[in-house]
Amino acid sequence: MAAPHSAAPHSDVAPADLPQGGPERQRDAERTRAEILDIATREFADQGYAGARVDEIAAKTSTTKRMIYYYFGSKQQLYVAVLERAYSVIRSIEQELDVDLLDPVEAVRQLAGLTFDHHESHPDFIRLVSIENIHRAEHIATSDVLAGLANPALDVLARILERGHAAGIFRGDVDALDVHMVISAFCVFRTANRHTFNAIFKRDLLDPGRREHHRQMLGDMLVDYLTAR
Amino acid sequence: MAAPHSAAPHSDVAPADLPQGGPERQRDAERTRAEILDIATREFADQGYAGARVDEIAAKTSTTKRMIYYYFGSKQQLYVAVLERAYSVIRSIEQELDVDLLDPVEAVRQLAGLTFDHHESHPDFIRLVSIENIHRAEHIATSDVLAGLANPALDVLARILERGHAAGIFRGDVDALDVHMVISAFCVFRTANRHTFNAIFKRDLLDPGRREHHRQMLGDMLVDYLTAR
DNA sequence: CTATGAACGAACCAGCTAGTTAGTTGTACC
DNA sequence: GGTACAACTAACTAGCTGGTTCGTTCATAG
Repeated sequence: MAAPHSAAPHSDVAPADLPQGGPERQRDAERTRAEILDIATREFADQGYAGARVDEIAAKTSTTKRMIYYYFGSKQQLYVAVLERAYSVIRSIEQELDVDLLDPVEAVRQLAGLTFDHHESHPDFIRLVSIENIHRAEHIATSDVLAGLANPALDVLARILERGHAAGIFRGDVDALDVHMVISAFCVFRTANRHTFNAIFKRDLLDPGRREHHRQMLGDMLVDYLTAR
Repeated sequence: MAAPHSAAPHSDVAPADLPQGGPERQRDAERTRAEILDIATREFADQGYAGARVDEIAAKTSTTKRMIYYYFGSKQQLYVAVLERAYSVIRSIEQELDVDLLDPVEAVRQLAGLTFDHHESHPDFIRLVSIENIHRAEHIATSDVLAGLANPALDVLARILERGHAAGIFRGDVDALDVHMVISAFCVFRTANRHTFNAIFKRDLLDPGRREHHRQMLGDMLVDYLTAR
C-alpha cells in the first residue's frame, strides 16, 4: 500500500522531526535504537531484569531480536543502556531548579515539591531503581557513565541549607545528603511501595486526592525539622 | 557411619518434638519443610522471584527438588509461603510495644526507634517487600493470610497521637497511617535503596557509624513535625 | 551501474528450568 | 511381622530463552 518501492519517494512526505531525513523512514538506525530502548525500558521496569524476556521485547518492537543484539550486544548491556537513559532523563530536574533567589524556607519547600512531582511523573524510573537495588547496583557499577553521577539537586540543597543557617533560620547540624535522603525516601516510598502498602492498609498512596496533602506534609516536615528549637 | 540402619531406633531417643533432637533425624517433615523455607527465603530475597531457581534452592537444601513440589506444589506457592512467614516474623514487633505509659513525645520516639531497629535487623524482609512491589503485590493478593494483615504498630501509633493531641502537645491534623508511612519510608529507604545510593553518592546508608544519627534524626523529625506551631 | 558496508530478518541451537514420572524407604499402628 | 501411608529420591522432559548463523536489502559513493 504505502509505496513499497515507490519511484519518487523523497518529496511527497514530511520526514518527521529530522530536517530532511529518510523520507520513507526505512533503515533508520537512530530510530530503531530508540524504539528498542523505549520498549526495553517498559519491559524491564515491568518485569524486572530476570523476568524480562528478550524475545518479548523484540516482539513488541517493530524490528527483530537480532537487532537488539546488533545494537546492544547482550541482554545485560541493553539493561545498562536502559538505566543510563533513565538516569539521564532524571538529571533534567537540574534545569527547573531556580530557587537561589527565594528565602530558605520557601526554597526548601520548592525543592522538595519539585522532587516530589518529578518522582511522581517517572514511576518507571523508580521501578528501575528498585530493581537495580535488588541486584545490589551491580549493573550501575559496570557503567562509567552512571558510577559517579551525582544528583545536581544536591548542590542546590546544600546552598539553601547554608543560606538558611547563615540567616539564623535553620539549625546548623544538618547535612545536605541526609536531607536529600529524607526527601527521596518520602517520594520514592509512595511509588515504590504503593502495592504492598495498599494490599495491607487498603490505601492507595498515589490517589490523586491525597497528592496535595502529601506534598504539603513533606514540606512541613522538612521545614519544622530544619527550623526547630 | 552414623548407624544407617541402627537396630534399636525408637527407645533411646525422644521422638516427639525433639527435646534433645533425633540422633538419626531422618524423615522429619517439619524439619524438611522449614529448611526449604529458610533456603528459599534467602534465595528469593537475593535473586528476586524470576531470578531465583528452584534447582538452586533444592541444591542448597539437604533434600531434593521433588520435595519442594511435594510440600509446596509450585515455585509460586513456595514464594507465597516465604512471604507469609516473613510477614509473620515482622508481626512479632507487636510484643515489644509497651509505650502506652510514656508521655507522647517519648512514645513516638520509642515507636520510631523500635521500627528503625526492626527494619535494620530484617533486611531480607525488606528485599522481599521490594520484590513483591515489583510484581505489584500480586502474590500477596493470592494469600488470604496476608491480604488483610494490618500492622499492629498502627493502632499503638494512633493511640499515641490521640493522647498527644488531647494533652495539647501534638497537632490534630495528622493521620496515624500518614505518620506510619513516614516512619516506614525512612527506615525502608536506608536498606532498600542502599546500593544505588552508595553507587551515586558514595555513602553507605547502613554504615554503623551513622546508625545512631539516623535514629535520632527520624525521632527529631517526627517530634518537630507533630509539635510544630 | 556497481561495489561496499550498514541495517535488517528468519530460522536455528544449546543449555537451562519448572515441573513430572515412577519408584524406594522409613515408621506408626495393629 | 506386616501393612498402609508419609517421606523421600533419581532421572527425565517439554518448552523456553539468551544468543547465533547466515543470508538479504537498502543507501550511498565512485
